[in-house]
Amino acid sequence: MIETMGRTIKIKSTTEVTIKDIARKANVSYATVSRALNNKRGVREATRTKILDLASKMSYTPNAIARGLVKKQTLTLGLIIPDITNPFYPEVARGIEDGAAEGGFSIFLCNTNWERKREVHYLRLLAEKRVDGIILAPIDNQVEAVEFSLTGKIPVVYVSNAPRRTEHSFVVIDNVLGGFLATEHLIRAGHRTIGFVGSTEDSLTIAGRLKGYRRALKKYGLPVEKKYIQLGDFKQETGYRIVRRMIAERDYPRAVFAENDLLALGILQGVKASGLSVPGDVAVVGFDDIPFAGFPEVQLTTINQPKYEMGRKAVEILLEQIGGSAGAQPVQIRQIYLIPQLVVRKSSV
Amino acid sequence: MIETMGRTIKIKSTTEVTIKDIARKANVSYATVSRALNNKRGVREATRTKILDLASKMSYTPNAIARGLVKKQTLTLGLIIPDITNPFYPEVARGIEDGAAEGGFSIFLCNTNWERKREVHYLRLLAEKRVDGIILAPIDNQVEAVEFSLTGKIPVVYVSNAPRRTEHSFVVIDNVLGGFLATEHLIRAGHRTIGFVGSTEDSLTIAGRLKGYRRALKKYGLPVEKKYIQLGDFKQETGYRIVRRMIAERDYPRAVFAENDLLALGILQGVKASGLSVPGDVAVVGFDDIPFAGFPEVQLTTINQPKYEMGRKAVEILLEQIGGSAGAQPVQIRQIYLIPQLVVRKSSV
DNA sequence: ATTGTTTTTGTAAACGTTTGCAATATTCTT
DNA sequence: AAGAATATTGCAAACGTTTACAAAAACAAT
Repeated sequence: MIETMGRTIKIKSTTEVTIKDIARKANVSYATVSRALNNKRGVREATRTKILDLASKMSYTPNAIARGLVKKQTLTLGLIIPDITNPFYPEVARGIEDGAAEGGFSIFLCNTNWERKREVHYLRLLAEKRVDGIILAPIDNQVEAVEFSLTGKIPVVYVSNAPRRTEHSFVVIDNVLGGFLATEHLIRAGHRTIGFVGSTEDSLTIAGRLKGYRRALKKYGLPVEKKYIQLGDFKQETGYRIVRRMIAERDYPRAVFAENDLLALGILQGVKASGLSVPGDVAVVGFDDIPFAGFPEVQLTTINQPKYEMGRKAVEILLEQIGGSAGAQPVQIRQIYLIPQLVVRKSSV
Repeated sequence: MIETMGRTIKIKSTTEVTIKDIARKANVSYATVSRALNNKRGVREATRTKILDLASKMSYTPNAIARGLVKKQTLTLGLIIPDITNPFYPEVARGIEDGAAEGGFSIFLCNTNWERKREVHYLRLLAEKRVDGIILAPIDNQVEAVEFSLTGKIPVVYVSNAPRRTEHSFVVIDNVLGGFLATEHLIRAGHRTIGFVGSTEDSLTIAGRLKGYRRALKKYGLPVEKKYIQLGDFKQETGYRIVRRMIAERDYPRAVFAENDLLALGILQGVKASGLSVPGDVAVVGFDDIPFAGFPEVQLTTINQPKYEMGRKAVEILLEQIGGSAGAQPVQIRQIYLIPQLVVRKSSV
């Protein structure tokens, strides 16, 4: 680390330029300034331009805090995701951000790092900051309880996955269908022993994807073997570790369906590191279709989720909800399952 | 897309529970409530517990907006990055978030998508929201002008790269050294024609990395060939396109130094898609060392940036600055260059 | 019991906006 | 030129906190 010589500068501790300062200079009341600045009707054109000029000359910056206090809205949405380094979430986040921007909202993004403590912390924080709505990609089923007590009457929409039997709106993928498609694909490719590698039991996606997996096996008359269902977490290293162990113990399935792409990539690497080949010795299917899955060097067969669209849909619903709670009409709960798509690449055939 | 039947729920339009409500129930003034809630000394223990009980019973949530207004601080930092889908930035963001959390601050994350319009928009937004400080990973040199007028007296620290000759603090990588290391490595590996693929001229990193590249060539007595210096943008597709074109025109360098890993990955793919091999026909070195670069399937030689640490260092400085501007002491400008590290993998030897 | 300290509590102003209502100024009708 | 109608402005309260200062209460020392 190299540091160039640090100069010191004196801080100009000027006090904030307010609407009142402008009013004084313009010889009007500050109510008028407020109206002019907000393009409200009922301000003479001459007055308005005079005020606008003054405002920019004095480099006035509206105080969103003060405004928020009286208007009781912040034009801000909270977004809580579990893992910003998993390429899946940034894509969803982009959809959300774009959608929010179109509606005039901006996003307060929080990353929980898969830690419940942080999730709770951020939920509370967002409530205190009085965001107008929250989009939540929850870690597991336990959110619901705490979320409910914390955020009170702030509209919440779940994205990517949702707690069982929630009363809130959500936009998720049809995990059962996804799991089924992945597994059926492996079966049709001729495999008879098919493993499942996933995260923890608490994970919100695992139930669905595992169900789809089981359903496919059953449909084609294959047994569900406990020993081939291995759990850990969502990290790539975990996939690597699990598959290496299974291979080392000389009892491994000839195909694996992984709960997400990161795990699948770890498995890919684990198989190769064990001296076996993909898909020759072990075929692999992932879930998510992160950008990297499509790389020529990787060619991971996977289940595509429409990530960006999922994000957009979630804000769309949230904004609808926010609008509704302002008006007097009752609010529509909307629970949406998006259709997953099988993307066949080299890792399975 | 499947939507389950949407129930409607009526919105409970309860009005906010405030400090005054608690005061009324507790038979004390609301000043006392405020003191109790903030753990200020000078509140009798009995009173305090009574108030705390009441607060949780009534599920009171402090209003950060109101507090912000009077305290003139939001305990919030703004973070502006150009591309949340480039794995480089999430790593930096994690460092920033962790550092901020330790200092009791939270992060408002904004993604500009490499668009100047958005950058300006967010700068203004953050100023209006009165964040206590801003960490900015700027798109190019033109920020400085607008930034200055917008954010006024909010402390700003640049991260990842900084405008030329800025008066602000920053934490960046030593790009000249990085470019030099990358190029020298290729030269020592025996290559004589070495290309450079980068983003636009305006990019903040290009000058340094190109300078290092030139310096290495000069040191080893190799010519700088204009035709082998190709610019585009930071996207992977661009690297792919550029290298395919060069190869198609049958005039391509035997080694390429790319301004970032995404470009390098595109080049990797472009070379292979053209029927050539890496590093046999074309050696490739990238910059950043994003997680994928180390994947067994990829094995990209690259220049490592300490991303997480860079983020942490940046907040550390920002918080220092914020603390300083509160007190009366003059503030230290700190301009830090981190040392890049060459990571040799299969794409170059 | 009286006074002096110290601790606890209350009062009221401030933070920078928005907005309903009243007051004033302008324009239109006749 | 006067009155009616309308457009523009000002006044003041409100939003939910924090905090200096004053007041009151509790305790200690005599």
